Amino acid sequence: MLNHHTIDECFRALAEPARRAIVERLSDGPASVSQLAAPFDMTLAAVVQHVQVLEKCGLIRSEKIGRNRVCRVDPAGLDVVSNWVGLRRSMVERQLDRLGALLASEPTGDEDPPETERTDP
Amino acid sequence: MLNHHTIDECFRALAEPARRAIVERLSDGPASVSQLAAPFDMTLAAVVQHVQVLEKCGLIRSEKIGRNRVCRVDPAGLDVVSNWVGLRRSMVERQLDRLGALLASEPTGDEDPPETERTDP
DNA sequence: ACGATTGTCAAGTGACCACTTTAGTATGCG
DNA sequence: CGCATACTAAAGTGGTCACTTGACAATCGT
Repeated sequence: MLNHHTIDECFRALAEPARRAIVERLSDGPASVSQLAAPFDMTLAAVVQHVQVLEKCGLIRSEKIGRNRVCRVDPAGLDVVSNWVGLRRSMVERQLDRLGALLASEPTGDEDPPETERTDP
Repeated sequence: MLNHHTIDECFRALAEPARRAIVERLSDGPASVSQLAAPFDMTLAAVVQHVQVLEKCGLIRSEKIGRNRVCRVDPAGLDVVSNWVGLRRSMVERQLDRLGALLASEPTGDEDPPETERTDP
C-alpha cells in the first residue's frame, strides 16, 4: 500500500529535469542522497524531496544504511511508463499499417465511404 | 525549426493527464480538436492549448482541413520518450546482471573491496 | 565525547501553468 | 447573405510545486 505506481505519478515525477537526472545517475549504479546531490546547484533538502517523490511513485527504492540512504532504480517503475508508451506506439503503428493496406488494395478509389476514423466496425 | 523534440518537453507534456488522454484517444485514430474536446469537462480553448503543447514538442502533428484541425500522433515523438526509458531499463538490467554474476562467482566472499559502486574500473 | 557528515521535517515563497473568459476570424450550410 | 460551427488569440486567476531556510536527529571518525 506504500507505492501507488500509477502512470500519472510516474510521468509527473519524470517531468522534472532534476528527477530525470537522478534516475539517469541511478541507472548507472546505486548512490547515496548526498552523492546524488553533488552535481546539482541545489540544497540537499531539495534533493531529498525529489528522492521522496521518485520513491513514492515507485521509480526508485532506497534503504537506510548507517547515516546514508542508498538509492537504486526500481525497474518496475520504469516498466509502468515503458508499457504506456509501448502500447501507444504499437497502436499507432497498427493504425498506419491498416491505412497503408487500405491504400494499396483500392485502385478504383470508390467502394465504401472513407472511414478514416476510429476502430469500431 | 518548429519542433524541439526535446525529452524535457515530451515528458512535461505527458505529465498532464488531459494531454495523455488526448494522445491515447489519438493513438486510436485521427481526430479534430472538438472531437478531442468532447469527453472533457473543459473549454475548447483549453483543449486547443493542450494540442498546441503536444504539437510543439513533437508528440502529435496536425493539419487544418476546412474549418477543422485534424490531429494525429507523431510516432517520432513517442520514440523520444521510449528511447529514454528503454536506455535506462537496459542499463539497470545490465547492472543487475553484473551483480548477479558477481555474487555467483565469489563463494569465498573476500577477494577485492566490495565495489558495489558505479562502472569505472 | 566532540565535531563533522548525512539526512529529515516543517513552513514559507515565488514562479509556473492549467484553465477560464472574452473577443475575434474563417469556413460550411441552407 | 446569414447564422452556426470550429477554432484561435490574449489576458487574467488560482492552485500547485520546486526550492529555500532553519532547526533538529542520528551516525561516523578521531
